[in-house]
Amino acid sequence: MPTDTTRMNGPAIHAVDPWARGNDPLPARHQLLSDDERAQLAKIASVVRFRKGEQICHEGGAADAVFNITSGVVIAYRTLAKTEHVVSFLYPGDLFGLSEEGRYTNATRAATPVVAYKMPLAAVRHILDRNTSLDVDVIIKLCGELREAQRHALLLAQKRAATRLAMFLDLQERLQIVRGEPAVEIYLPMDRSSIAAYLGLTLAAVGRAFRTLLSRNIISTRDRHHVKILDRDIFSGLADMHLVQNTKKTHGRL
Amino acid sequence: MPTDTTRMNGPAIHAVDPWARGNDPLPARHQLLSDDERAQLAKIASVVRFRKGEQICHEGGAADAVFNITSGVVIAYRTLAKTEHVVSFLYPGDLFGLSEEGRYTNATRAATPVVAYKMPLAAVRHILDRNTSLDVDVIIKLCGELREAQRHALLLAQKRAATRLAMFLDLQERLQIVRGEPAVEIYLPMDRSSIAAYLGLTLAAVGRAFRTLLSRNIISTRDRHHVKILDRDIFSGLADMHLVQNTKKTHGRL
DNA sequence: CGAAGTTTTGATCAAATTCAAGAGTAGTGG
DNA sequence: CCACTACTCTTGAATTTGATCAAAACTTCG
Repeated sequence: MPTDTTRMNGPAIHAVDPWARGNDPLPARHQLLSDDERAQLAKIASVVRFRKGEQICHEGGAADAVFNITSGVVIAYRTLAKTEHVVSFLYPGDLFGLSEEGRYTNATRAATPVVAYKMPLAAVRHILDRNTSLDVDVIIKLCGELREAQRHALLLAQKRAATRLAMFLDLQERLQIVRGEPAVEIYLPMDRSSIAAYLGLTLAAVGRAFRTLLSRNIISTRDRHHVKILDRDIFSGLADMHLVQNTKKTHGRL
Repeated sequence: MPTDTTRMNGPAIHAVDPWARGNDPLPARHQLLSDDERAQLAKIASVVRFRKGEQICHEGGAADAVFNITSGVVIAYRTLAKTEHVVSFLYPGDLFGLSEEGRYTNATRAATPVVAYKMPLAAVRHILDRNTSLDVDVIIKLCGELREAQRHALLLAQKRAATRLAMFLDLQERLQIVRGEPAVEIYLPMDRSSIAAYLGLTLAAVGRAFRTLLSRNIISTRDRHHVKILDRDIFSGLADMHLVQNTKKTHGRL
């Protein structure tokens, strides 16, 4: 179910304003580009499609284009010692092929069927230089990606597998809400092995972590791609689990 | 030994160009700001000093200023369930207090005595809006930080403690070289507990990892803050250690 | 319906956590 | 300058958790 946030009239970048003050219950995300900017980009962009599982960028390949996702989900990953590490999951409104050094640092692959805009790097740089207010948009987007990368690191710093998984689900739900999609249940487009690669765990460990959360009635699953969170407090609950299990259970209905 | 890269005549941002093509053996880092930009920023900046260990920003506190390090090292961290997680180590030429959402997402603390420029956020935004080419500099800087955060995540995805430590040392050395400092030995300004918090390990595990590398003659230590890498290939060696120990040792002199 | 791929589950093993005690380093003041 | 204290760091022993290897259940798809 790719979202149709954009009416297909050009590239679209979605992000939350990093400066917006105010105690938002939920940070608001908007379309960053003005019609004019979209038009400019549209002129240099071409629409490309990828089948599920199809490779898009090769790690270390010459970075000659930037992509902007219209629909579908993309996996950015790196391969270290024959092991794939998922760097991030990219959704419609996201940019990739960016933040390189002449060559792609991350490889990318379609997690679902993907439609995207492809823009030659040279042309994009040219527009940036001509100094549209576009660079501010890019800054905002980068801030968002940076925050997400740091949150990913925070997740990976957790020692318990169940904690990592809970944080991951929490993160996915949050992103889903921010994207404006219904969030009664969490949609996980990627398969277990990608989740494992994102969590820095083995397939087996992810499986067990799911079973742990399930058996404690913290989550329920409709199928492998749809999870519902039953206990809203698990996240904080799991974060200090090491205390929880030694002392009294705070709110864990076991 | 704070480096005196800058002659103290205003804020300075150091970063590597993410677009610079070419198969650099080592990516070059330069001072991004023009004299004009530095002058503009200097007008709104004030010099601040912090003692070792002193708290600079509070997590969640109102983000009203941006800092630019002149000398010393700053630790950016978050506290989750009473546990500190180090997000990054910041060096002269780095920016912090950035990439927030009205409030600081990371707390910051001086790892060594620190001298920095403090710039009111409002003024910085104003300059950005007045559209100096400064925003491109910010983009470059953000790309760098993003790359580093992703590398951190990659490190944290490693399962073996010794591997994480080796990657950390490699990273520190790389940064040191890029900063233009002599790199015969690696200088680690932070103490073990901060390293542990950065690596997502316990203090004990970090200690053991050090001892492992030492006993295998992969590194040597002059004191707790100075490490020398003896075997240049360990990094790649450790990255696929799980293979190495099952098969033949490739180049490990044990 | 069967076959390939993916995911769960099980048993064993290795590695990191935990808890706790013992070295090593500062840092302070006599 | 040395001794004393506070702190950080290392080391040790028992426990827990995840990795590993392998087999069984489930999906998907031709």
